[in-house]
Amino acid sequence: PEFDPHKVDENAETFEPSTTKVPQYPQEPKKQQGHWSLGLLTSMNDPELLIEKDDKIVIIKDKYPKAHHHFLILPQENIPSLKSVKPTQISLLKYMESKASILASKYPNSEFRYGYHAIPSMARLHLHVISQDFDSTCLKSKRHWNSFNTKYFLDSTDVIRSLEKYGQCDTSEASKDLLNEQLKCHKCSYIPQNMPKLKDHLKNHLQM
DNA sequence: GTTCTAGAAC
DNA sequence: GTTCTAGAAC
Repeated sequence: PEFDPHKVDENAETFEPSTTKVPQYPQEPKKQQGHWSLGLLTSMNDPELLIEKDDKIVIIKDKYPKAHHHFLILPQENIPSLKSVKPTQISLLKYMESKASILASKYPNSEFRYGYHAIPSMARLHLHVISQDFDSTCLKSKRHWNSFNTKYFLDSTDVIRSLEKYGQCDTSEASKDLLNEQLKCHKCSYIPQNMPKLKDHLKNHLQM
């Protein structure tokens, strides 16, 4: 067995009472990290998460995947969010969408959606590419579910259409209230009482 | 975004 | 008593 510096040697004689706490050894140095909302900028440079990159975009695995396949496509250019997208950047969004389509095609047995959260938590525009099984231990809360299964989730194609037609992205219907909507299965009429019941139910829709 | 947990819900 | 969720995190 490996040597564990935190484990008390029960065979060793000690003058300390048995209730003495295990001494705290110096913690390993934590990687320097800013505010949590800047986490994607760190993830973009994490080789563990990297799928693909070129001069325009980076594709990474979501650190907490909410389905079997869950990727993020981010522009190299610092576009903070959908609100700040300029008409001149529509071609970049189209490129991101084309990359999403190619990526999804690598998993022919999975259905995918690609889109943006109306009110993202993390800095830097990011396109979610996510398979529709939603079979993941990282999917835990109503907020998680509703962020991908209400109008909070804006399909890339709709975002681009809006940008081309109105010169900006229509997020008027989006609000944080969407995250508190009643749970509903995305594939049938089942209304689960809570998240554990929804997660159990989702297994019925998995292709066996 | 996640983690943690108090107290609501069962 | 156990399960589940909502809200703080300095």
